[in-house]
Amino acid sequence: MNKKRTTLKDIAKELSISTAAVSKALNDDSRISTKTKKAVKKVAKELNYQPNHLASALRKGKSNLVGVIVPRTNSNFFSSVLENMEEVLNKAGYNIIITQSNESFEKECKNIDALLYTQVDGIIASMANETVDLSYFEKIKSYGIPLILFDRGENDLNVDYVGINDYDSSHMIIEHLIAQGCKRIAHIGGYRRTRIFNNRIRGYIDAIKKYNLPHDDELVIESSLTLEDGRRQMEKLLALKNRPDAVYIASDYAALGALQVLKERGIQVPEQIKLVGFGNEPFTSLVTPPITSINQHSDKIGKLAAETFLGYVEKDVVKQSLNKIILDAELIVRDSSK
Amino acid sequence: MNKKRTTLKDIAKELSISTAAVSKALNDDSRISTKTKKAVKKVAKELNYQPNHLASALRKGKSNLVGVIVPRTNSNFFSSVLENMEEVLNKAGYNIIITQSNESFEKECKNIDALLYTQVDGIIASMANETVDLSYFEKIKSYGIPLILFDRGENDLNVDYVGINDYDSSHMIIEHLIAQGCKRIAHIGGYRRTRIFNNRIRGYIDAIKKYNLPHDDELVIESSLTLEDGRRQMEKLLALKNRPDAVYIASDYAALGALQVLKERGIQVPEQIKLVGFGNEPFTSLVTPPITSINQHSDKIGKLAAETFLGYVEKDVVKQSLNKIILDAELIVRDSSK
DNA sequence: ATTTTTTAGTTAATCGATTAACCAATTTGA
DNA sequence: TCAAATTGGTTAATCGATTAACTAAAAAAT
Repeated sequence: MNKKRTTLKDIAKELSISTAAVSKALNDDSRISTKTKKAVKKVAKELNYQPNHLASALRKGKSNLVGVIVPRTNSNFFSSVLENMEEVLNKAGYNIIITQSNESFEKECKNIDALLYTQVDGIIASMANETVDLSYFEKIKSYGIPLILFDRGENDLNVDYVGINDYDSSHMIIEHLIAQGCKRIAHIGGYRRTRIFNNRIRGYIDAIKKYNLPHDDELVIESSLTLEDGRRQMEKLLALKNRPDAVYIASDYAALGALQVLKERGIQVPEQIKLVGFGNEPFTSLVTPPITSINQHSDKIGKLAAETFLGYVEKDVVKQSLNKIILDAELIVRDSSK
Repeated sequence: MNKKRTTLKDIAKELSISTAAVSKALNDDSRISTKTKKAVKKVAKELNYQPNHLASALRKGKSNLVGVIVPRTNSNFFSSVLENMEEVLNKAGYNIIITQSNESFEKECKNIDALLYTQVDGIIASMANETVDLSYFEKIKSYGIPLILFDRGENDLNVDYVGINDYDSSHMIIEHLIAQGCKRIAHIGGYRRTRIFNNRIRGYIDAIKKYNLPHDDELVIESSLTLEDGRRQMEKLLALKNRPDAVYIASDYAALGALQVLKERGIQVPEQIKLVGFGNEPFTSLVTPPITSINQHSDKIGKLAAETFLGYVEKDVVKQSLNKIILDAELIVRDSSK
């Protein structure tokens, strides 16, 4: 087992030329003859030369690594975003480092430190639910590397963002439910401090008002949107004197929890209560009844976030204008609301 | 915005000492006085010094990075493995780079190259379904860095491995189904060439023989184990003249597909056909009826794989004996088989 | 009082690839 | 024909942190 890696020096020695010539030959520099290039590449292959990323990154001040922070990888949404992001970045010669915050602010900070320490050329992130203090994201900016947020962004932070139109999505949902004959629509939303959930709540309220439906405080609930909390909040709604005839829930996981409760209580979905989720996770089409949901275009979000990053590093443009990319979402109607 | 990072040199200049002294002070070298150490650390904090990982890794020949390759992050199993792995490695001063192979051999090779190029200190991987050619994994070993496989391992490769006892798990399942009165049990298994699926198939066959149940070739089906293929293979089983009264499926996703088909056809589960999955994905408890499954102890697998890696790098032991860690799995009985 | 040991540093080399600056040989142009 | 331009390299510095080897001064030992 040959533990010594082949270096430029080894190739140079073999051919009796300088390491500089070897480096240039491998990088197709115009000042090296075709003959020498061929010879160098041949020897490089023979000796199984693999460039030392650390050395070149140190010298060039560029690691060709992009850090990505997501709350969790186990949802289809984030997994798909990552896959598409990686595809675009790999093509451009970048590798990605994926880290999970597990929705914890503390973990998110640690991740940011680890990524900066690894000298990534940029960070693409979706914020943890917990995160309120933005100083760590400011830290990224103070390093002078691009920061792109997606899905879970934050208005106060003056950075690039890729996401869907949450406000309009709420309108689409409410309009759909009204078309199905609903008169009293509840909303189990996320934390108001999180931009996307706040937008969904605002969209819900404005749509409700627009169509003159009852705008009742007890119908709007703030939730952590986990499956378990979905169950809890659904039970709260069922305990009301005046029950809703439809519930719009800002996450498919929480919607699944709500559906479980309804089924356990023998309440017919959609006949007695209609249900709409958010995110179009694969299981929404698999449960009984299948849950109506919003497709967030995870593929596009991943690609666009990656391209936004590339916009900063590929061009010689010193200052790029801030990008706020808002995609239109798509309502996927299934049995739970028909 | 100060784009220039603080370096050892800056601290050294500030205190009029050598960079070597600064380096040693920050690393608590015994040859530096307490007073100097304090002064150095104070200035380091004031200037917001962040060590350049690239430089230190290059010099030390060690990156403190561990590469992890998983087929996909979007299953709860892999996501949980990653979380636990990361916890153990972070504590030991390592960061992890997660990559997804998407079950593609080609992508897996690319990932390996990317990780080696990034100079990771070791690789922990679960192989793609497609992978037959092991030369890329041999390549890792030829680099002289530790390679630890988990879940999806491979017998021919002489490396460390952490996984569950698939053979015994099959026995547990068959014994459970027999206890429920089943007389004709089918198995939708994974590809035979994959060690874990082969073991599950062997376990199934041996258990069937042991208890003198019909050992019929048409009852053992090889599958890609996706949800879609689960549907297809279930339909095949239903087309048989002599239908099984129970189906053991080597993946929860495929089991979910099978369950869908059964429900669509109006076949009662578990009354007419009992169902057992594998992996204990969260949705198994959420569908109707909840699916009996095998808990693979993803938390332990993640931790043990990480610890196995640390066993190589932390000790001064030059040669460590090969670890093959096989955990006992746990059968979680739910309505689908009762 | 002299040698030995310890303390607290310094100097310079090193990891491997890149690149600015330089140079010799050859070719081209007027 | 001789200066100018081009070709095809070489040399040496550099990125930032670490460390082997050395040293000066102070403390301890004999």
